[in-house]
Parts: sequence; structure tokens; C-alpha cells
Amino acid sequence: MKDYLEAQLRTTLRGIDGVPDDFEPMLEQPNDPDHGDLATNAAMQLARHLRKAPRAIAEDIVDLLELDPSRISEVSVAGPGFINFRFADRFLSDKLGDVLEAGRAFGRQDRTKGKAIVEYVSANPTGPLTVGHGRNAVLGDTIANLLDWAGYDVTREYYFNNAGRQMRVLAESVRARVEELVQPDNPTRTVEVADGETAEVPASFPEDGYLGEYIVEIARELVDAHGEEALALDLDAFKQAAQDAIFEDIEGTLKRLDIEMSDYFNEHSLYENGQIEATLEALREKGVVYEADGATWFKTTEFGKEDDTVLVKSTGEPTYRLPDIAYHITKFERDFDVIVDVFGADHIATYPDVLSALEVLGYDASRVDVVIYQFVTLVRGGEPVKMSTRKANYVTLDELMDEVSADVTRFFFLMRSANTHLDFDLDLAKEASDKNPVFYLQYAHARICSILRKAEEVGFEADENPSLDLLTHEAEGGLIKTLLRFPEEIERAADARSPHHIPTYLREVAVAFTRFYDACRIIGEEQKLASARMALAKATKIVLANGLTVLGIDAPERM
RNA sequence: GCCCACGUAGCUCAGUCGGAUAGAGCAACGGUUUCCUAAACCGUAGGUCGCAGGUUCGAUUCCUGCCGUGGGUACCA
Repeated sequence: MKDYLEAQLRTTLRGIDGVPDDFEPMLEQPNDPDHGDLATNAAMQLARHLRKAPRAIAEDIVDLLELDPSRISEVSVAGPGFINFRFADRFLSDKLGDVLEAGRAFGRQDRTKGKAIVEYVSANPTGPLTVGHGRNAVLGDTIANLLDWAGYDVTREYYFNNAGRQMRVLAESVRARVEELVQPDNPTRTVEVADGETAEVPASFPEDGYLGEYIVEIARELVDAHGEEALALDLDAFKQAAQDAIFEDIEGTLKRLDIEMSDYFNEHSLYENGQIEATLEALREKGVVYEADGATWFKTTEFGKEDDTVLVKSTGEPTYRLPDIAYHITKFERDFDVIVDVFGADHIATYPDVLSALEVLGYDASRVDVVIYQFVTLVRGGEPVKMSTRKANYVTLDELMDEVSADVTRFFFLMRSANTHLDFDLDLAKEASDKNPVFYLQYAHARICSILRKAEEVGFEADENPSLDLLTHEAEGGLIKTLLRFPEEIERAADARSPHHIPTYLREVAVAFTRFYDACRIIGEEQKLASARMALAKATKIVLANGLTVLGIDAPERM
């Protein structure tokens, strides 16, 4: 409908002198339903160009506009110069039939938009996923779902680094725990675990070692498998054992969230195939790289930064920025039209360097969208929980899901815009009865299922081709209009890479449905009306189920 | 210091490619149930859209400055 009106408006405007060729009329839904179903402010925007009063322009447009009365029942000029359109009931009921026909595909577009890659999670295998990773994972996965529905061929990629200092410290941590098991009488030392809390660790435990209990478990498995010989294993064996165990754990956690990556991209492969070196050379040729103090620098000051940035340390080891650039080049080489990165706010200073480098090397950096999400503060008993992966004091994503379920976890991460801080109140989410919006949505879906069951019970059979034009009650019209917005909402959320629009929208659907449910009976009404209303209930079920599917949340048959 | 977000109802947050009377949930207050799930619905109350300027026919939305909160500012990731 929006497309139809846009096209008609454009045609009309082209016939008016003085309208710029590139003028695109905008249509939006007025806040107040009394103002119609769609409105355009085109006349006001044109006032400048045409040097005429907006209302007069609006009158002219309305006079010239040719509209199909079976689609638009009413056009009016209002306020300072808005043109308001009202949909014909007939049109709405026709469209409702389309919803039923499309079913689980309603809101999904044909796969014609090209290839998209969404990089998310990307946690190095040093420990279990935490709540912070959870926000990343759920955001990324839902953005990927949205792009999928919006018509992209989507790759979901997890980028990780299993080389370097972090992993060395991890391996040493495991080794120390093995030593502790095999030689319990060795000297120990005291380390701080959390504010004011301490623990005893073997003297060989590395500085900044990983203190989580999972390290002890990995050590125990090694001792179970190798006995005392475990201590004699080389560091790579400890590293491998830790990495295997931790990745298995991470994949298990992601699976609980219904997340399955397309692939895992190992940073190390960029070294093996020479892309790190090639990237550095390419940058050097562009003259944005120089040597100083034994290190290799990237002239980020040329791109508005205060300082230059080290790409290769004086030790000869690249900082993570260089492989990041090389990695992003692979995304271009793999021909992705849309490239989305999901990063925590702590990466906010690093991605501009990557984009600058891509730009210098001739890639269209505007294809890269970086979604930055702010940190999650877990609140337990009214107190914020401080978290650190290295110290043992954190709440894992698994623990969170144990407490509040995967559905609630996903929903809470998705209901807020990514760039606001998220206070995740565990007590509230757990209590989660009437306060929890996810239940409200699921309940609306379950209630429709209940109606369907009831219909079967009492032997009600809806007409094959229900007369949808019987749906003239205010609550029915409101619900239909809300349902029909679903495809636009998906597209808008996908374009903006903003999943949180969907929970907001689905709540509107649930509210509109519950209002309808409250005002209109289905079973027991006269056959034709009952059939039409049953069709409306089914259409609502489709939209709720599809929307929840995009969010990765279950749509239960009963609650 | 500099960079990036954010600041909207008592609380948690939508809305912001400039538009008509700024919305929702929770909390508060009042009402509704012979009926397909009351995990509901209806109503009332609640606001200098952080502050001050600027651009505009029109600013919560764009620009500048200030204040506040968070994050970043490593030859760590």
C-alpha cells in the first residue's frame, strides 16, 4: 500500500511545475489514527521550492492525484499541510487474505538483495561466554535473521584468535592447575579473586592467569587421561586441551540460545596464507605506514586520530589491528554486499582504524556497518555484579539461562536499543510473571492456539473462503492494520540493524489482538462472522509466530 | 585533555532521515468477569523531552557550547 501511494504521489508530483526531479515523497503512519492510515508531509517540504503555502500545495496535489477508490477511501488535507489517506476496508480485508496465504513466509522477502555477512560473538576461547557475550550473540544472531528475512543471503561468522599472549596465559593456567592436582604439596601464593576476596594458587600460576573453576576441570580431565604424566605435556597440549574444552562449552551455550554459526574464522589462517604480510605491504605502498622505534606504525593521524597506531610491535608481532584489517579485506574479497560487525563498546576506538585502512586500500568502507552495543550490568539483589573473565567473579551466559530461560534471555537483550546500557535485573527477569513482556507476547500466541483447540472441541468449522469484509469492528480494523505492517517493520529493523523495533512492534500486535479478543467473540457467533474472525485470529498467530521466530524465541501452543 | 555513546513520566525504556495534542510497560488510583486462558481489558493521574543558544514556516529530533552518566584513549585483546 505504501508502495502504491508512493508511486501515485511521485507521478502526480512530476506533473507539477517546480518540483525537483529527485524529490521523494515520504509516507508515514500518523500518531493519531483519526488522521488516517498514512500521511505525507510532501506539501510542507515543497513549500520552500514552490514558494507557496503548504496547504495550497496540498490542495493542488489532492486535485491531481488519481487513486483507486477500492484501495483508498478518503484523502484529506489537514493541519499545516499534511495529506492524509485512509485505506478502504475492502483493501484491508484483501490484504488479510494475503497474510493467510503467505503463512510462515509472511514478511519474508525474496532472496534478491545480495550477500550479507554478520560477524558476532567472536570471543576468544579463553573461558565460558559471559552475559556481555550474550548481548553480542543475541544481537548479531537477530540482525542476521532480520537480513535473512529482508532478502539477503546471510553468512554468520565467528572470528577468533587462538594464538598470542592470551592463549599462552590460558595454557599456563591449566598447567599450574595440573601441577596442583599432581603435586599438591608444592608452594602456593595468594591472589585476589574479586574485590577483597582472595584464593590460593600454585606458585607457578601465571600473573593475570585465568582463575575460573573451568580451568581446574580441564586440568582434572588431563590428569584423568594421562595421570601424573600430564604435567610433562608441553604447553601446546595444554593449550589445545583448553581450547577444545572451551569451544565445546561455547558451542553448547550458543546452541541453547538457538544460535548456529555458518563458520568459525581463525585469525591464524591469515598468517598462514600470507594475507597479514600482503595487507601490510599494500598499506606501505599507499604511504600510510612507517617504521619508528623498532615498530611499524599506521598514520592514523591522517584520518583524524590524535596519535598514530602501532601495527607491528618491536617484537615483530602484529597488534590485533593488522589482522583485523586483513580479515575485513577477506569480507570484501568474498563479495559481501553488506558487512555487519557486532562489537562491544570497548572496541569503539579500534574500528575507525580498520575502516580507514580499507578506504585507503580502495574498498568501499561504507558497506561496513558496525553495531556497537553498550555494556550489560547484571543486577542481583539490587547490587550490580562486577564481572571479569580472568578473575572468577562473573556470571556465565549458561547460568543466566539456567535462571531465566533462553527465551527471556534473548528477549531482554533485544528489547532495548543496542546503544543504551542494559541493566539486566536478574530478580525481575526470574520473577517474570506479569511484568515480563515476553510472556505477554507468548501468551497472546498461546491464547490463539487455545481458541483453535476449542473450535475443534466444539466442532466449529470455519468457511473455506471467509468474508473478510465482515471485519468492520474498530478492534478488528486496528488489529488488521497492525498485522499488515509486519513486512515493513522487518525491513525497517533490518535496514537499521536494529532488532529492538521488533519487540516493540510485536507488543503492539499483542495489544491489538487482546483488545480484539476482549471485544469480539469468535466461537458462538454467526457462522460467517465467526469464520472471518477465526481467519483474523489465524493471521495474528502467523505474525506473532513469524516475529518471534525472527527474534529466536519460542511461540508456545499453550502456557 | 581528547574521542564515542547516552540523558524523554516516580522507575525501565520507545519515539528522533525535522512535522499535527511526545508514547508504552511497571509502580499509583478507579472500574470491568454468567463468555474461546483475568498471565486480560477499560479509565484516571503523571512531562521545562539535561541546560543555554542557533538554523527553520516548524526542533525532543539537526548544529554549537555547557552539565551529568558510561565507555574508550597501550608496542593488551
